[in-house]
Amino acid sequence: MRWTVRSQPLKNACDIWYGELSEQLGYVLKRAQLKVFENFLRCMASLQLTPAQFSVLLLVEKNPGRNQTEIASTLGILRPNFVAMLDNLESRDLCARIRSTNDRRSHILVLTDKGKAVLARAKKLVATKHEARLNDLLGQANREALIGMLAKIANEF
Amino acid sequence: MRWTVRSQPLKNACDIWYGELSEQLGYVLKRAQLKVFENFLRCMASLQLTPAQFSVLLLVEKNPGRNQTEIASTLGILRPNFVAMLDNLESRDLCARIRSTNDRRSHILVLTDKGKAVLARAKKLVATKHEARLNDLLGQANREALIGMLAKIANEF
DNA sequence: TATTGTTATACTCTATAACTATA
DNA sequence: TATAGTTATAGAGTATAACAATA
Repeated sequence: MRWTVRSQPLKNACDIWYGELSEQLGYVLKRAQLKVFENFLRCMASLQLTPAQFSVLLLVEKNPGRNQTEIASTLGILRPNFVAMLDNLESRDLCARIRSTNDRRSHILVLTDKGKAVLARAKKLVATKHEARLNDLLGQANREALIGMLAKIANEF
Repeated sequence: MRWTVRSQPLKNACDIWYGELSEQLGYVLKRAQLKVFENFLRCMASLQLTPAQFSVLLLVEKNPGRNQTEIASTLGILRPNFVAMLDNLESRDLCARIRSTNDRRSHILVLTDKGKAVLARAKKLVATKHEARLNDLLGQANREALIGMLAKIANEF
């Protein structure tokens, strides 16, 4: 897990011109994403949760009893890559794999009590430190508009 | 270079609930970024340019005569990682390294004639296929608002 | 035969240390 | 000594093939 993230400026120290670059959707999108992940990691430093791990915990809490394939594919994580992620979360006693009785090939996923407690604390940190920062920067209405447009791009582009 | 990009749905086939995830800035930002890069690669398939390579060509065109360190750091690329990128662009005769006469340690970067021609074609493809797609999806005003908010996040978050 | 979780593996990105040639 | 470009290398993230257990 990387706890330092490099983020470079859109405005630089020396006098280099960005030109069309500052209008390129992909460029500003990527830069913004790096900044947001960087801020997320700082906010979550006390809980040692990455954005990906947080998304897994959120989804397992909302959909207890689903198996690895279902959770992984919903998050766009390939099953082979999900194994080490779960090993990590399980070793920290945040979630558990339970052999399904219906289909003994499947591992049902659930949050442990500690996992639920950590997720609750994580949600509070995200709301008060991370998302609040975005509200300060853009205002409530713009924040909602931004999320809406990004979701539309993610779904329909 | 990877020319296939996996992009997963925000809306999935089976009945798994996203819950707070669909409101998480980082999540929708990352998903949108993957979709946009995927679309960019498809639009640029004929020119075989990645988003990163396109940004290098744009910046070198706008700032001819700058050295590797200046271009790389402006784009948030670490100098060691910039070497292979330039090797690639130079081997395709899109840009050239020129030993500076002032400081013989520096490599001045310029676009070749072919590089200028390819970049001109790339800009047209981006404008007509890629950015136009975003206009269709969001409308001109929303598109500009989105870019503005993303730039603000990239600069100030 | 098909699917779940897993292992092994490979490729891209990103990051740091250290070398060389110049300054 | 300090800096520019480079090499080597290591760690994430992401991708595919194939295996064991189970259906």
